[in-house]
Amino acid sequence: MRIELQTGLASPLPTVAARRGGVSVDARCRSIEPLGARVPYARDVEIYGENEPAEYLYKVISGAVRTYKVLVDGRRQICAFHLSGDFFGFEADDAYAFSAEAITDSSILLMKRSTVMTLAKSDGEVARQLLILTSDQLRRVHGHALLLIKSAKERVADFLLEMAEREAVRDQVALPMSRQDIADYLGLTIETVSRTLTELERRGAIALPTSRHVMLRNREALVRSRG
Amino acid sequence: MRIELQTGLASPLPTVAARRGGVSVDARCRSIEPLGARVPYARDVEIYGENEPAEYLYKVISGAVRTYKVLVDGRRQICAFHLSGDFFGFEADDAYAFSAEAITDSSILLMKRSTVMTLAKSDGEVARQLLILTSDQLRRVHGHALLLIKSAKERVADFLLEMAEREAVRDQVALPMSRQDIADYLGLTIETVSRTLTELERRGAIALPTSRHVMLRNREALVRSRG
DNA sequence: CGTGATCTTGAGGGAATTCAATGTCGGTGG
DNA sequence: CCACCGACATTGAATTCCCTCAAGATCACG
Repeated sequence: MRIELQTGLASPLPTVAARRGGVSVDARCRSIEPLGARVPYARDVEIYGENEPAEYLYKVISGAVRTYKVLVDGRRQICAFHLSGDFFGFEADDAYAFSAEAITDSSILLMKRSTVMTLAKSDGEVARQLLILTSDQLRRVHGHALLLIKSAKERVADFLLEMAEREAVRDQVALPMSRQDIADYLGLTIETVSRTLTELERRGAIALPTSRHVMLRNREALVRSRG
Repeated sequence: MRIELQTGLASPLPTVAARRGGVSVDARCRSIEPLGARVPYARDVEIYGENEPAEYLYKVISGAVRTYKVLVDGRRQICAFHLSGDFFGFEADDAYAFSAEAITDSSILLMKRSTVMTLAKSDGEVARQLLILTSDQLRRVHGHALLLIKSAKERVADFLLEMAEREAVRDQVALPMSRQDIADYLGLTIETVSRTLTELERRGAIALPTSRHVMLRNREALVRSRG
């Protein structure tokens, strides 16, 4: 895949960026975004593959992305879900440490890594923004690792609350990913995820109008289930 | 705890630093180390606590450190073991995201975070080194998360190989940490860790002259067990 | 309306945990 | 020096939670 970069294409879209300490990641990364070009990716299309040379840094403009690793025996571990406003591709050294795919049709901002890195060497501001973004990733992965030592109920509750925090509209959470994706993110099987969701619904913590739509009926109960 | 910082105390010790692409983390971080002061910590003494304001960045000069989180119900998740040459305390935003304790009597280099951060704003080189260190942490945590979806056998084998890679002397691995520490790192119980080690010994993959000393008898078998 | 993909539900089995007892090591004092 | 003590580690038996395998239900799409 070959991309011609155009400058000056910073995102005009309002994004639901994760916020920390009142400062959105968006606002803090103005100086690298204009280096990017938007590229559309269809559902399930690979954005990059594990071990490929890390040519770009990425930001989700719209849609959703999963990053994952596949073990030798075929098991897949989803490392993270990236939603509108999220950056990804930062795990790379020279090559990408895992693979990335669009979960739904998505618009992705691609920034040449070499350009950003060169810029970082002369411009401390850019280096600092990269540090902030990487630190954010680090915190998120820590959260994920913490999740993986919990019970199935706790993992699912935790996942729902995480998704709710990131993109809920009035207690309505739209899940862009399949049960298999969720299972691979939580280190569970799809059956266990399904059963646990049903159980949470039975207990009145959530409602499932459709399998991809969760209504939070009792956050209190979810928080208690989170462990 | 109050520390008077002295400058010019860079580590003269030869450290077993993790290497990536032939460049040791040590070599890449010369510009922040001289900002630190060495402080001794006795076994099991807390270095910092979760939610405390993040005053320092740290580097292990000698000894070993565990960083961990304790869940509401008392479960403890060890996020990482830090050995000679390792930096830690980078997960902090304004406050530390978890706690840190010395596993054995240790000598730790403390660098004022504010000093380093201020320096990073004017000195791109410092910002870049912080980025490199943070990226290293990120990769390590990813590895840890990947470990947590595996079976008990795979986790233990993986852990042994990781430790071997970091500090083995001719197939001899000295474990500074207890079985409970290992269990909390792997998301298992001490009984399961113990049983799994016994099983690996029975299969001839390792020998356990004492509980804290592991001899790698058959790396091949371990690598196969890693999954 | 059929067809395949996705999701849910059920029954049985297995891996890891829990609870409990025994064993081992290192340190301390007699 | 060695016997004792407490901490740490190992081993065993029973239980629990999650996985596997299998079938049925629901949804999206042609």
